Amino acid sequence: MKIGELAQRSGLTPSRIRFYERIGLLKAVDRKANGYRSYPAEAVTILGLIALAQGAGFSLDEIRALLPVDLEHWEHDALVGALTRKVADIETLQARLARSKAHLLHVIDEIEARPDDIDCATNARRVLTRLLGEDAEMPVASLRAKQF
Amino acid sequence: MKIGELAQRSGLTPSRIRFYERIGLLKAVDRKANGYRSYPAEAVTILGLIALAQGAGFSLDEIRALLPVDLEHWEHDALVGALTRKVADIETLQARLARSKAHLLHVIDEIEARPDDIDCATNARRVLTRLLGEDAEMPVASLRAKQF
DNA sequence: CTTGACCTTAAAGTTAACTTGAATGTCAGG
DNA sequence: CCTGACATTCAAGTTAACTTTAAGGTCAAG
Repeated sequence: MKIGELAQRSGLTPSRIRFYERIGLLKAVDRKANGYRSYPAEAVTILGLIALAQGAGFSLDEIRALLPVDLEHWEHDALVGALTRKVADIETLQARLARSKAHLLHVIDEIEARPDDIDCATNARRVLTRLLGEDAEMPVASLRAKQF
Repeated sequence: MKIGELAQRSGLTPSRIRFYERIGLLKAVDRKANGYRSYPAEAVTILGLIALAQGAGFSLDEIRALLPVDLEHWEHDALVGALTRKVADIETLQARLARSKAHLLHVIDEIEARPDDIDCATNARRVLTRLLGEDAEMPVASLRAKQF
């Protein structure tokens, strides 16, 4: 199978597949006489797995560390450990999202529940004071660094 | 107030504050005779707000579009609209995280619930087949693009 | 024998949100 | 007067995961 067909079948682009090879996520593959890459059917499975893992929040580095040389010989414990840690990561993010959401709803409330007897500017000051008095949240950047 | 003190009081770095000014998120501030930036007390509030909004998932572009020239004159409807949309974004992400988590737990289950009478390699094939038969999820990249 | 679809490489571009580095200026204290 | 802590600018580096571009081979079909 040439790279174009593999791309079709896996749903990735050829450039992405070459990129994965370049960074060592995919091992270098056989070449035909003309230099074209020639993939075994298994490659579709591997690319599918990579996409799946990415969808679950694994970085390419994490995936590289877990993907076995041979699809039938996984490092069982490392894999289960990584999966479990990823679940914990998701739970952390879920908690944070719930807080962010509650916070936003609260702000919307404060803005809209402006007493009729005060003007916008005063209300703005009131909302601002409450907001900045409240706890400042962890910046989102630290989360992006952790993969979501 | 010079930039160092503002940095102290807001918890941001001086380079970050200059960066915000460079990209037009902060309007250019007064300079002293020596060229040093001189901030009003209000600047602490503005930086606090920016950090807060970032923590809630707003990009700098979104924040720039919402931050008013004058802290007391917000574009009420645009603001509430943006906050509401952000809540919706969070809900989308929450749903996706819930699915990812369920998926991961399911995979862990499949791996560990290997019948005693089949070997690892066979189990690996079984798990793989099930996995790749299932729906492929949206890649995480498209989420990062949307701010989380 | 030429067109067009496909393949190859290496290098550079993309995005967001900053940081880091280099070169230089300012100012208060000892 | 010198030192050290601050300030300034501009350019370039960082990270992740790719894509895009440029310049060029390969190959089947008409």
